[in-house]
Amino acid sequence: MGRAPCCDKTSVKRGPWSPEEDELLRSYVQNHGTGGNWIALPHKAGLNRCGKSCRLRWLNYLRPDIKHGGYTEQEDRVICSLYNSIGSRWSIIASKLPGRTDNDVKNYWNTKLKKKALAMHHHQQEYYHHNNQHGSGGRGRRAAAVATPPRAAPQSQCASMHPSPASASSAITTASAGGDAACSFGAIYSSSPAAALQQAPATVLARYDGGGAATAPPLPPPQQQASSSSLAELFSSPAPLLTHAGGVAINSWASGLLPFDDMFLPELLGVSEFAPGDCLLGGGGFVPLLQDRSSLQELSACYFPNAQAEMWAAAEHVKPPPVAGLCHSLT
DNA sequence: AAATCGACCAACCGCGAGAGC
DNA sequence: AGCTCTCGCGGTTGGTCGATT
Repeated sequence: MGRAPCCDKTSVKRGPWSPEEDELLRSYVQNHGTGGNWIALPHKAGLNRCGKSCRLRWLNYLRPDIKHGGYTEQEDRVICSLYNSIGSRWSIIASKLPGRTDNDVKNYWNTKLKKKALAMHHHQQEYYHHNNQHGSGGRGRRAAAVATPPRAAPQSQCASMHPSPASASSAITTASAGGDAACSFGAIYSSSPAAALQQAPATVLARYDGGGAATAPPLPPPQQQASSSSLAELFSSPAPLLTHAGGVAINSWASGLLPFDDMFLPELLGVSEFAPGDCLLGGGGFVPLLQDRSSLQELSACYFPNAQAEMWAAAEHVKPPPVAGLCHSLT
């Protein structure tokens, strides 16, 4: 059975808003607020519009703090970073850009930034292809890990066009289902998940994608965690691989041979920047070493609730934080 | 000058989540 | 527990406008 319409579409005005309607809506909301009920608002405001339409008009256009157009390079990078990390979750992305709306960001991405990013992606693919052919005797991924990418390209560096896990929150389920898209999340634990969460200075959630092989590479001995070269070895499994730091997907050298644009992650984590040594893979490495476990957990909870839930289940000594508030703290 | 095309963006649509009853 | 209602979200559509042919 279909859903009942929120209003009678035949009796309400649709299409572009007139300046008079804008003024009616603006003055009503400014004087009375939304009253928590958009459905009733148009009637009270004297508008012959659907409540949803009013809400959209207010949020996307009439709100006093709205910015239109004129995206800065920094905003480009934020959008690219987050799209790369969390996919098309426009409301979250927009919440990190003051004055921008999800609709605006979405439109901007679809019409302009995506093309820019695609061009950059293509350029980077060519760069790495060239590097691999001449630099390492065709050892593929490993070689790419050694090759230092043109890090922090000056303008609009969009690391990847593959929003790894818009679907990330269901990634574990996907893993157990198997198939081509099979993947699994795991943590690089020292000995057990609980031990890792309690002891390890860095716990990097990893997602192992693909190739029909849903198994994770073998866990490293504890001492290897501190060694960037060992981790590079760890990641040299045949399957394409994505890594997640704190639940934020990082398209690393292992999959598309692309560097993670880490411009935004420090901000999310509340740290000023990653020190050069804070990279697991070394040599311009791409996986930030997350020292702050609580920040990592926050990100996990927000972007990978299911993955985290499984981690908490495994790490029985660690009490999960309240998930609901975490996203708010991030968004 | 007219027709066509493509870019842009406001608005719509349908769905899921959550609150309230 | 189940139903209804509303909100918020992401995907899509359609109108407008400038550039090109």
